[in-house]
Amino acid sequence: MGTRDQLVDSARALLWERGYVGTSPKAIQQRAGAGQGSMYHHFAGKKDLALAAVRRSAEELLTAADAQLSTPGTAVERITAYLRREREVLKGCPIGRLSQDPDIVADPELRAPVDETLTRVRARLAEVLDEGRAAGELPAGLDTAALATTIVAVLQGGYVLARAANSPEPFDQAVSGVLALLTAC
Amino acid sequence: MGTRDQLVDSARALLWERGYVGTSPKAIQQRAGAGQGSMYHHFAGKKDLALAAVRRSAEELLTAADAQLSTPGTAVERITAYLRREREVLKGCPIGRLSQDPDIVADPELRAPVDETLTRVRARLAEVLDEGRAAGELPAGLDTAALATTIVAVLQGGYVLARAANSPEPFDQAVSGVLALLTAC
DNA sequence: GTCTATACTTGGATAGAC
DNA sequence: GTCTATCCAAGTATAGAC
Repeated sequence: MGTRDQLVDSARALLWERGYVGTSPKAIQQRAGAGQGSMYHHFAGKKDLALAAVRRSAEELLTAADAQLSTPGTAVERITAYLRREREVLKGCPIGRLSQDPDIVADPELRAPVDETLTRVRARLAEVLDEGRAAGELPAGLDTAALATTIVAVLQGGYVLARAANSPEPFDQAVSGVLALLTAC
Repeated sequence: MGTRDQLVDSARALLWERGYVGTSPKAIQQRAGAGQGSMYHHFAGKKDLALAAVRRSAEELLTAADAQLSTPGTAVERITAYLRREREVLKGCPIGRLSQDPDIVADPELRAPVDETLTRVRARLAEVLDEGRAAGELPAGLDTAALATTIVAVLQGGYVLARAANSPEPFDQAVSGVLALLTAC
């Protein structure tokens, strides 16, 4: 792996752990084992490197979501698999957490990949719900777009509650609660 | 209002806008119109002032939640009022957003008021759901604790999605989705 | 109680040698 | 491509005058 990739990986890890305002170029370099000159050779600055890192994390997130959602099974089964899959709950969502960062939301270029990623997950979930509705598995009158957004919100909010509690328990409870409603409807 | 209170208010506003790592003592002082010496006279340092600010915001949040939840009406009506009440969606939750701050979650003293506040909101919501279940308004088998956590997660996640999208729309959609499930069950 | 001066560290970046 | 030197602003706090 080249130095450039090591810098991106280091930035990804630090953005996940500490967010954008909490991450310094120096910290990224040290974690990557690279010097000042190396980083500023490959990237124009902190923002440029962060963009590369966020885009990479966004790709991985979408791939991971698709792994559960494009599996064989009913809509509810696939969504259950997605919600229940192994997660590093206490670390939070590497993409969603960036939406709490003032410098990310204030900059359209930095916010764009975050927005796009979450929008795509919502759209993919809505597709799955549409399939379930078409199959008669879910009620005909169901607002699938709204429910898809609710499901993503439960995940993102579950991370928030788990980090606040320093325990994965609220995350699991939030997921259980929405699944109970979903299977009852 | 005394200088001390102005410092607390200034810190509250900045913690809401920029989080803990993104807020400097200097910025707090300037916004409060106070000097260095004034702040360090009233507070031991950044953390001490942040604690006072977070505790104050936590109080207000719990009071505001109770305003909707302790109103007359059925359980579902009260929860609907709580979810639909006017909010500064794009600013996010002044308490929940702190759970994304690395220096907050790493410090038990700073994390405690955040944790306690969200735990209390969940507990209050569970009480309301319990009342609805006892009144026959909600199914007997309902896991009210789980559903209460789901509802708070929808709010917190709704903020995340809205800030990412720079639009309140996903927040409103997430709320609609969970209310549709709730009223259908 | 509040102000100014001072101190030391870190953040973020540029310049130029190799 | 990478390293070291250098730069200037900001972060966080202490000291002492008023």
